[in-house]
Amino acid sequence: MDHHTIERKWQARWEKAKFNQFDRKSDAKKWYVLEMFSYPSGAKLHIGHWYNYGPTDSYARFKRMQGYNVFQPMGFDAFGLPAENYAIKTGIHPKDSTEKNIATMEGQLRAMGAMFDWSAEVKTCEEDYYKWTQWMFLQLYKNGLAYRKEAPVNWCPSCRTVLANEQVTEGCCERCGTQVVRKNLTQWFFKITDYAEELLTGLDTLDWPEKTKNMQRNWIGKSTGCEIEFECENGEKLRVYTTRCDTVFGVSYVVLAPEHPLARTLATPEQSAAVEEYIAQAARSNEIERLSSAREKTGVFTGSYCTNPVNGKKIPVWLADYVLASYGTGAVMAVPAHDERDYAFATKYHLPIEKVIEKKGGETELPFTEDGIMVNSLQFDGLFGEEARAEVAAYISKLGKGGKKVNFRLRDWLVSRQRYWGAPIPVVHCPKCGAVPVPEKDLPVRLPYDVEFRPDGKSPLAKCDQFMHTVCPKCGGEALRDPDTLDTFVCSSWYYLRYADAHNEKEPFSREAVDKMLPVDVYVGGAEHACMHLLYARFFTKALRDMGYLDFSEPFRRLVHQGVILGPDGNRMSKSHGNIVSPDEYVETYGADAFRMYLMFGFSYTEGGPWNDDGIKAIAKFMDRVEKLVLKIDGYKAGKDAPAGAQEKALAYAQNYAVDRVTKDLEAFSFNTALARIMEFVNALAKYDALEQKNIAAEKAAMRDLVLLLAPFAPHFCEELWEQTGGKGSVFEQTFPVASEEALRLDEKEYAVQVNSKMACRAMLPTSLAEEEAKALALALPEVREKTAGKTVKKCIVVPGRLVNLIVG
RNA sequence: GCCGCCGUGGUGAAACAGGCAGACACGCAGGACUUAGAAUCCUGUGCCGCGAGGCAUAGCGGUUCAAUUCCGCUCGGCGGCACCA
Repeated sequence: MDHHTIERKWQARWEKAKFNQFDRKSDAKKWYVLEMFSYPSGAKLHIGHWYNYGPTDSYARFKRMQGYNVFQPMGFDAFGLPAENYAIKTGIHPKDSTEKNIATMEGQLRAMGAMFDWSAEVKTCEEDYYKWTQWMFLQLYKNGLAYRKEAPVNWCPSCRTVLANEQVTEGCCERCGTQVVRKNLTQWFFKITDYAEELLTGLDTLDWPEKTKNMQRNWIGKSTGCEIEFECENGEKLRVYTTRCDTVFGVSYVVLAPEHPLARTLATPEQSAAVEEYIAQAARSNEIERLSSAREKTGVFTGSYCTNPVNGKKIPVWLADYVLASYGTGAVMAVPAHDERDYAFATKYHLPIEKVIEKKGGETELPFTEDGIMVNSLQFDGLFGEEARAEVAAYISKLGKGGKKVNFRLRDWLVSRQRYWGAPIPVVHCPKCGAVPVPEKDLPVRLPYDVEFRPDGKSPLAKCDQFMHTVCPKCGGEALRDPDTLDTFVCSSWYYLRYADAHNEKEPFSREAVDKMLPVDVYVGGAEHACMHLLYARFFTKALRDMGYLDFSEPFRRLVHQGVILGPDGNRMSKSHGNIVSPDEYVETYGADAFRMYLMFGFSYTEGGPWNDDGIKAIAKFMDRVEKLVLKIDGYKAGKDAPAGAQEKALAYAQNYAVDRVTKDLEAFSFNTALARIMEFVNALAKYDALEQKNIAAEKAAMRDLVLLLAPFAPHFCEELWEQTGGKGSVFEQTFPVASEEALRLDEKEYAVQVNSKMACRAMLPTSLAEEEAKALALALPEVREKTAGKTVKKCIVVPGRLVNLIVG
C-alpha cells in the first residue's frame, strides 16, 4: 500500500465530509480530548509534537469508535518571548515569523491525519482571542483579583532591559555578560492565593497522576504555624512566622529578609553602611542560590534589638538572605538549637545556641529539629510536639502578640511583562484618576505593529507614542496606557474554554457552550506544566465560576503526561547539543501511520526515552504482514467451514483476549502493550490461517475485528483495508469490538507450584479450585512429592488461577 | 539546595492489586527458499555452568510464605523551582 496515496485520499475524504468536526447536534455523550496546544517557536513540528498528538489522537479515535461524540481541537499559543528574541536578532517582526510558523505547523498537523476539529482553531495572538484575554483581566480586576504592587525584576544595567530568568546565566546577562541586579517595578498581580485552599482540596477530586497532584500540593505548600510579634526598641513591631512555636523560648535572634520594609529603618547609624551593602549584595543573587543549604550563610547585624514576648529577653535583629521576603512575613525567629540553617548561621556569627527541646528518651544532639519535649520554657516544660505548639500559640494569642496562622507557600501570580509580543494590559494610567481599567466596549487594546522592540531601557510599548497616548476613560483627560503586556500563561489559562465557542464575537464563550462541552475529559501534555500552567488554569476556572460564567470547578477531569523523547545521546534535544531528530524523513519514508505506531510501540508513553529508530522498519513490516493476511482472508469463498473445534476455540480466545486487552490498554494510554496484543492476535490468526481445515466464517470475523482494533493506531491504513474488504462507510463509524466473556473463560490454567516459595513445577489445573483441592492436586505432582517427602505441610497459599505455595518443614 | 519522578537482558520494553521476571519487538545465531543478495518463513536467544544447578530487576539493608512492586539508606539520571512555555 502506498502511504502517500492513501494519506491524501482519506484526508481529503475526511475533510470533505467534515468528519473531524464535533457534532453539536448529536445525542451521543460528548468526550473532550485535549492536547496542550502548540507553541510556534520553531518552524516545524518536532518529534515531541508527534509524540504528544499521535498517540492521543489514537485514543480519541478509539473513544469515537466506542460511540462517544469526540471533540479534539487544536490551536496555537502564539505570544511569547522566543518570537521577540528572534526579532531582536534578525529584525523579522514577531507577528510575521509567528504567522509563518503557524502556517507551516498547521499544514503538518493536518498531514498527520489526526482528527483535529479545525473549525474551532484558536490562535492567542489574534485580536479576536486576545480581546477576551484582556476581558479576563478586567473581570479579575472588577472582582478584586487583580492588583498592583512592587516586585523585583532581573535588570541588566548594560542592555537597560528586563531579563527573563532564562536569560540570566550564573547571575549575568546572557547577551552581554553584565552582572544582573534585581530592581523593583510596580506590576500587576492576580490573587491566586485567595484560592489556595480550594486549589489544594480540589486535587482530591481529580483523576490526575499522583505525582502531579503531590507537586501541586507542595507548590501550594499549606502549613499551619504561628505568627509572633517582637517589639523593637524604637516601637516598630516585627511579625515573624514559624511552624515551631514550641521553640520560642530558644530564640537567640530575629532575621529579616534583606527586602523587608523595616530593613533600613532598623539599621542603626553605625550599622547603616553595612546594611546598605548587604541589601545591594542580596539583590544580585537569585532565590535558588539563596535557599541552597549547601551555600554558606551570610548576614548582617542591623544594630537594633527586639523583645521576645514570652520571656522578655532582648535579642538582636539581623538581615540574612536565607529568609525570603515573599514567604510568610518575610521575617523569622531564629532558634539555632532546633533549626539547621539557624544553627549554621549562629555558629558562623557566634550567636547564642540555647536548647529548649529535648529528644524523647535519648541524647539530644544539636541541632535537634524533630518534635521533642519542651525544656527551659517555664510553664510549658514537659509538653510535646503538636500539643506543645497548640498551648504556646494559645498563650501568644492571649498575650495579644499573634497566634495560630495558616500560611501558604503559593504566591500571587505576577502577570506584568515588560515586553512587546503579548496581550497589552487593558489599563490606562491617569494623572488624576490613577489606574483605570479600559471599558469592555473599547476592547481590544490593539498591539501596535510598528514598534521598536530592540532593548534600550524602556518597555517596547512605552516608546510607541501612538499606543501610549490616550484619554482617561473616567475623566476624559490626557492619560497613558500601561506599557506592559500579560504573561503568556494568562492566554493559556482559558483557551480550552474558547475552543468550545471559538467564533463567538459577543463574549469569550457562551455559558451554554461551556456547560455542554466542558470540563475536558482527558488533557494530555508535558509534566513540566505541573505547577504553573495547570495551576493557573484551575485558578481561572474557579474564579470564572465564582463570577457566574460557568458552573464547574475543575477544568481537566483526567490528566495524562506523555514522556519526553530525548536525543539519541540521551540528552534533551536541542540545537546546542546538535542532537535534534526530525520526524519529517521518517514520515516521508514510512508514512504517518507507521511513524505514529512506532512512537506508540517503541516507548512507554509516560516515560519517553532516547530516540532510536531500530524498530521502525519492524512496524512497516508488521503493517505489510497485516495487509497481506487481511486481503488473503477477504479473498476466501465462504461455504467450506470446518466445524468449531479446539483450533477455533483457540482463535476465538486470541481474538477476544486482544479485544479485551486493547480496550483496557487504550483506556490507560498504554499504547505499547496494546500494540503487542494486536501483534499476538495477528500471529494467532496467521497460525490459524496456515491450517488445512478452517472455518472461513470465523476467520473472516477475526479479520474484521483485527482491522477495527488496529484502526485507531493506523487510521489511513485501516480505512483503506476496511474499504478494500467491502466495508461500508468509514471504519471510524464502526463500533469498536467488545470482548465476549464466554470466549475468554478457560477451563484450566497453568499454575506455578512452589515448595517453600521456590518454583517446583508448573501444572495445568482447573480454574476456580477450592484451596483444599488445589493443595491436594499440588501435593500429588511428582516434582512436589519429591521435595516434600518426609515433611509436613505447615501452610498452603493458593492464588486462584496463578499459584500454589506449599510451606513444609 | 528544595520538591517530584525514574533506574529491569546486547537494545526498546512488559509484569493486573505483593504471586512463574523478561510478554511483544529489535538485534544476534542457526536453518529453509535463492545462482547470489534482498525479501519472506522456521528455530534458538537473561547471565554463569558440560550438567545437576546456581545467579539475576542500580547498590546495601528491612518487612513478608513470597518483593521489579512496600519501607529505609546510598549511588546515578530526568523534570520543576514562580519572567522559556
